[in-house]
Amino acid sequence: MRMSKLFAPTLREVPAEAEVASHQYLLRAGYIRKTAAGMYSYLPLAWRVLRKIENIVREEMDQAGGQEVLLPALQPAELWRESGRWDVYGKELFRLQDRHERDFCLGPTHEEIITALVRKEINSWRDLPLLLYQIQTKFRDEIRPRSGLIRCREFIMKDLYSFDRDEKGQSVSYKAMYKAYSKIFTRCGLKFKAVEADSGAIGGTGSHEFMVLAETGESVIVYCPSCDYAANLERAVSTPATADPSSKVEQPLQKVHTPSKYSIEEVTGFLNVPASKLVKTLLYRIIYRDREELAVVAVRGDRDVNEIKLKNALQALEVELADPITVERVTGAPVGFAGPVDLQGMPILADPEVTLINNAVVGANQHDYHLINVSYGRDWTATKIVDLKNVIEGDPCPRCNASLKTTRGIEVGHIFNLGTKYSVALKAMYLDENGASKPIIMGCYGIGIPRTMAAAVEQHHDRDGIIWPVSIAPYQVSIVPVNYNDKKQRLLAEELYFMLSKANVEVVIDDRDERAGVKFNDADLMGFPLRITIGPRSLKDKKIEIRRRLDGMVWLVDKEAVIDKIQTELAELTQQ
RNA sequence: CGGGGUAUAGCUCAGUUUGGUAGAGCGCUUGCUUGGGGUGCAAGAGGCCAGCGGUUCAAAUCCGCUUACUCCGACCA
Repeated sequence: MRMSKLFAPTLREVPAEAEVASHQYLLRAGYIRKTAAGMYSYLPLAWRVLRKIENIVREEMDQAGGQEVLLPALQPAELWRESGRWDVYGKELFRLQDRHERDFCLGPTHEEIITALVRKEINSWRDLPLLLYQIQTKFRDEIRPRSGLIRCREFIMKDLYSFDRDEKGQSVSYKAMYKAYSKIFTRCGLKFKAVEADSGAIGGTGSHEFMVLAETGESVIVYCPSCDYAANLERAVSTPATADPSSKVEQPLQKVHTPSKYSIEEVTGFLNVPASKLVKTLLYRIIYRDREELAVVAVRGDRDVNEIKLKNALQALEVELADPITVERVTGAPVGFAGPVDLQGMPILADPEVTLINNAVVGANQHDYHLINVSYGRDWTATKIVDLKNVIEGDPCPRCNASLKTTRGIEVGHIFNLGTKYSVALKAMYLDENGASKPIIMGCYGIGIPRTMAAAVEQHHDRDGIIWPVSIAPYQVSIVPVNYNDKKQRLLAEELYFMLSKANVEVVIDDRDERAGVKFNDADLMGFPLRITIGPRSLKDKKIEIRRRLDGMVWLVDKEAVIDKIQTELAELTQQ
């Protein structure tokens, strides 16, 4: 490719809209342009990167037994009504109507379509397992698109769906995908972690998210430094405490005046007790498909409720904190003075930790009063005791009790056992060896392609721009003649361009009438792994100068050795 | 959904407080110059000041509404 022809308009300044590194550099280096919030146009360089990622994905999917298909992006509402998701999916689903006012949606995912396809064609256990995948554009009306390519409303995704006879077969498919995903992200040059993820109300053998480690990631990951335990925050647990280490002597319940002490900090400061002695009592609105109710949630004062855990514990559609008026109506006190003692008429969910506190402090359900020396069992009991808290750094690992750590990540892949949720709803059945009709066991396995590209930039950049892993670089080498108008430089540059192209090295030549500095900066910004510089310096010694983007390492080699050296270095970089 | 911010040239931004008919840097065009990390000089082109409606002799500027973009929060008692 000739830089004089390449459609990659670079920007000298950081566009005001870009916050994170991947967004800034992809814009500045001329890879992407925004069309609207959460919608991007991919320019030639980005498209090359995306296709490379796609091809790695494709190879590994094929390797794992997948077959590629292409499915409609525009989907009829009937199928979504059949699966029940037309009503459940909510605002995130892009809905539209055709000229006859029939309902459609733009597919955010393809379970319905593929299950409907498979149910018609698969009848026998002999047809299973079946692994089908597609790489195509999906649509989600995200609450808040953000961080450039990381959270978009329109994005390319690979989804593979597995169809198996039974749990055992499903587990084989799942493991094959787990392995394929590990290979894919390794090949893309990414540092990642597979973490246990929340599998929601569906249950099943589980779910893993593949997280590219990056400070700008949206998800918090909990992991153990000494064993292989890793989970996202919604899923992470720690070894439950068995007892309150403090004094066990049970004191009589007592009401104390705590004027205007609303927050945990105010109460702990006023009563001079640690936050771990408090029971944080929260009133939640629990929304089910057909009804709504209130529930009391209790965690230790130094803990936070994880609403996903709460939602799962109650099998609810949605949970949200009750508004202050409701709190006052139900507890009889303003927000800040709620407590589980004598709070009736609704379920009380308690995290196991709160039941262990000796002589706890709780709100008295009365303005400006708290209760002290509260004892679980004696003074109150929970309807349900269940893990509801966010794990924090330092909690003991549930497997080996080492101190857990947290970090952030970008979720680039998610694998999921669907069980029979869709096959039952959409009647995708098969006949087993005994002639019995059974629902197919399904799994789905997604990878966000543009997000993977963005994650790679988050992980591989410096002040000057992107530093692509070789496997996904749009071009591997750029040739920069310091002065293209100089005949000697031009001829040599063109010769090398020809030689490398012929040797199947993906190469760009900067044939623009620009200053050396401009070309160097553009090459650095765009992130090509290697650069060949041609100028009077190296020409004088009849050597070719090869520079590594990663660290600025420079080699001077003979012309005859260039291809060899380039290939060696590319291989070397790929290894790392 | 709630809250904040922003909207002026292709990009980054001044100008708005105190109304008087539009600016800088970069980019772009042309010519010369220079040629190893965004060269220097000169001459140009380029704006319905997001949109709509008010106030006024006069609005980028004041007031109201709308739209778009962006950040924060998704309420932790």
